[in-house]
Amino acid sequence: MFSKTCEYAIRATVLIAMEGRHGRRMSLVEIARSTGSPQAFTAKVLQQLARSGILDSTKGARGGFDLPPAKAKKVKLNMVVKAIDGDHVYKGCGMGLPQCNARKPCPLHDHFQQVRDDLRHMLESTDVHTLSLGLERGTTYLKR
Amino acid sequence: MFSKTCEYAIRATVLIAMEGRHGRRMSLVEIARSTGSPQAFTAKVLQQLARSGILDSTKGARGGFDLPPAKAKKVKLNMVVKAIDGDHVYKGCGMGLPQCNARKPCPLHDHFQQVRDDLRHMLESTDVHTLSLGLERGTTYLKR
DNA sequence: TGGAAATCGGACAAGAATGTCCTAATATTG
DNA sequence: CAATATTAGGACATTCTTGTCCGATTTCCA
Repeated sequence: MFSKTCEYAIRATVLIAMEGRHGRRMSLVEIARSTGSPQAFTAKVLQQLARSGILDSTKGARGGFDLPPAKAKKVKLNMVVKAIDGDHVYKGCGMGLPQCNARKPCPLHDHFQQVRDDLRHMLESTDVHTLSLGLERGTTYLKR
Repeated sequence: MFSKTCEYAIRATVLIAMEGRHGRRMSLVEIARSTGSPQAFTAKVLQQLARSGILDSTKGARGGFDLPPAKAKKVKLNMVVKAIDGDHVYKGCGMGLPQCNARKPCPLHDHFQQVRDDLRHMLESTDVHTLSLGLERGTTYLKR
């Protein structure tokens, strides 16, 4: 569904949001460890998220990544997905046609419509702050 | 959503089903041309589908691939997807956790549930024969 | 003010997905 | 039976994704 890179991005963002609730900032090392993601690669992903304005990053000693609650409430999943994978997932054609729309639909177009709309709606209405709550309560998990 | 390979597979299968309605068999060359897919690669995809029992293939001159209507009605999209991509799309975890289930869910698990169920249901209830009808009527298309 | 701790970013490496090419096998047809 | 048309399948090539490494830069702190 999403690229592996995007999965790392989502995991990291939710985790950082959880720490952000306590005003804490996380280092790359902690993030990679807690999400079970390869460190160097995660660094790239975090950079992308920071450049996209989704995360705040601070360089230098005691630096790291953070996402304060106020901001986390405004960061919807679709922003993360879009920053990494683009919006192809919930906009592109299920059969891969470059131009597929209501006027010239692929055979799957109508059947896919609802699924895609559902997905898009879910991604647009789910914010990172909400997702971080379960993590904190211990009712959801980031590593197997 | 699906791999490119899987997209080719779906396109080809629907096309072949359309021809199958007239008792016709299609050659690789025709299939690749009509779906706008690379020929040699499409050959591999068709082989996979034939080996999976989704298509019937005939070797030799006047050979090709075919899918008679009776069979096309029984071939659901999920079979094609499963044969090529596996069932990861509508079974795997949205955040990529190897073990994610109701007992130990990822933060997205519940939010994803509905989308995945929708997708699974759509794939399981849509058969290739039905999809081929629109193509034949000219209300749906396989190439941009 | 210098060393340590951290992100940034570019270059490179490994692996997976996609795509091509060639030969073998098989069936049809003249 | 020979020539031709076609799928089967292995080996290889290319491109994209995923992943590593290293030096530069920035910031903190003793």
